[in-house]
Amino acid sequence: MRNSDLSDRITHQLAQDILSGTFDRGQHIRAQSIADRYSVSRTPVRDALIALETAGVLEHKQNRGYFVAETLPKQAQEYFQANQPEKNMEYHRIAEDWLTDRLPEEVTEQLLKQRYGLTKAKLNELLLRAVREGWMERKDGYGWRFLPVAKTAEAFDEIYRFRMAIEPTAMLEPGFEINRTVLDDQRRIQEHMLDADLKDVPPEQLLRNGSLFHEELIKLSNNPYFFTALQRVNQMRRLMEYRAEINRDRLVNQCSEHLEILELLERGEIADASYLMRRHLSGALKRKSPIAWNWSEESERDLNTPAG
Amino acid sequence: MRNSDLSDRITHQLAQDILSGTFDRGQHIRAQSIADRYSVSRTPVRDALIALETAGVLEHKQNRGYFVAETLPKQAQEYFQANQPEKNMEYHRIAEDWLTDRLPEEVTEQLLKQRYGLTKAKLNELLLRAVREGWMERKDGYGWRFLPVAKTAEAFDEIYRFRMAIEPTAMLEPGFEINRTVLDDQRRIQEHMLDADLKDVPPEQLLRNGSLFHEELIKLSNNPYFFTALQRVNQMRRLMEYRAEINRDRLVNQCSEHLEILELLERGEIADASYLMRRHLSGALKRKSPIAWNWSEESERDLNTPAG
DNA sequence: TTCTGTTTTTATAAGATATGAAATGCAAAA
DNA sequence: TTTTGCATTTCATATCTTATAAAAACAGAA
Repeated sequence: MRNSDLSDRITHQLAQDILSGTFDRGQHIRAQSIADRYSVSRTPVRDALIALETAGVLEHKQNRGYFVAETLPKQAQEYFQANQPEKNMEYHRIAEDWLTDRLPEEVTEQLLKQRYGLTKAKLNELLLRAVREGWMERKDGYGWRFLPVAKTAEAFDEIYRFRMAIEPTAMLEPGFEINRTVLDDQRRIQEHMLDADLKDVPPEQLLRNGSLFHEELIKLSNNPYFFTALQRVNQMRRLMEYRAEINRDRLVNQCSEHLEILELLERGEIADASYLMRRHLSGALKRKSPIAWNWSEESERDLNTPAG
Repeated sequence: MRNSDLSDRITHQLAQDILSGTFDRGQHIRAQSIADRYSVSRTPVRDALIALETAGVLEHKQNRGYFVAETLPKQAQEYFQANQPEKNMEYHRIAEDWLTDRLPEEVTEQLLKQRYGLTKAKLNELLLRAVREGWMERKDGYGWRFLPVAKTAEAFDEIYRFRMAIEPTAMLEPGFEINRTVLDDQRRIQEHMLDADLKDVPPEQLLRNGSLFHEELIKLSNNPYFFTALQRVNQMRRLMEYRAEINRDRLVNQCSEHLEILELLERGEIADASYLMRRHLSGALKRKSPIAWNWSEESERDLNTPAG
């Protein structure tokens, strides 16, 4: 059995899917169906299946394939939660180094390769992502340039004002269509966050759920340009929030607002939902966001009224 | 003297700058200042200077450098207009092949390299751009996926509705600031288009001027997220319009509307300008765009009322 | 000093080969 | 039939070398 990045990722994703009950106990897991699900070939899926058998999540029957174990091992849940394959560690390290001015504005590929111990291909992948997410660009000659975005507290406001322009409007798109499944999923997630002891949920998860909520809703507009625009600024935002601390009280408030929006949508009151979305975003803009900055004294003071 | 892609591009750009009167006759062109202007080193600039001396645009004095020629050669203007170094021919070919279904939805790098005769590095650069412009993505395993955007007439509408959400709003941003220079430049360009015999202006230029107008205006908002979002959809739109024909009558109408918007801005009536911008875009959405599609019978019928 | 002209150094591109990983084809089992 | 398990093919990365382009350093002219 091999153990590539890809099969590792599939292992974990599949584990999550199984442990969260997407498949029934004892159900036959067909290799091809999993391959289709993640749009890869059966080869890395196979490796993942073997890994999951070793972990006791699956059972193997010769020439019949893999089946969900009747009794899932107790520790599996935590194991797969904790050991998420941190893809692109270096990506975040570079982003952070740039945000904290530990990298000059212009760098050569050479420098990055050496400093972060990257191969050509890894570096390419990383630069590709940074370009896509809008904070790096190729210079005309040699070298790359970091773009001066998302470094300041001001950028945070700019992103929120941009979101105020697109998110409520997206709901009024002619193609907007309410999808019960999506709404139900999101309600479940938001309610879970309110119920659970927030201390137990890792902060990345909390942030991811927040972005997910907004992205899933904007998708309902069926206008992909709204969706990709939001995705883009969210990725940018996440670069900043990577270092941020979360104010749990405000998060609770945020979740309840999300639930209110969902409720309106479920009742088909789209215009009201759009309006509430605008208010929701404007609230976050007015320093009520659950995120506290900690990379510079100034911006922290700037963004936070004393905790209350 | 060498002749790289980069020095060619600088040669042409510098030629344009000189011929359009950015520099005075006889003015000393300092190598470093040009290098700074294009943020490259003096090496490719030097090659460009030599090329421009050969072309008769510059004059060289030993140990003193290059100077704008007192009499610019007559044919230079046309020469540099016509011989724009078409960067990334292959990029447009691939885009076009995808838009016309001559490429499958998923491709390997191998396929692209062979079919378009690309080296690894060229391909990388190209994919980087396609990812940035939002119409390709890397698959998890091997291969790349074309995204189903901008292929249909519907996509055109979606882009316009997205622009209606951001462009008028951007004008109402707190950071919005009127910049006379920008407004004057744009007015000159738009008036020039109205004055000139439109048959003489290459269609790419016309389209570029249109995008430029909107992008320069949205920049005034001083919120980079609005600007990059517009840039992104414009790039997407250009992929489509690359194959389109232009309706000159509608273009005239479009230019006058642009001028009206500029006028309002010059008078500081921003709210009115914002409103007019919304109407302007909504007009384009209602099949009054100066662009006619010609890649499929259906979409052409769909988008065009009979020419009148 | 400032800027040019030239040299030196460094950075990326290109091409070849070896290796490893993913996709695909196919026989055999269910 | 469908699906597995394995074999084969294809694709892409890693690494090295050479070539070439760009950046940086520097001497000397203005």
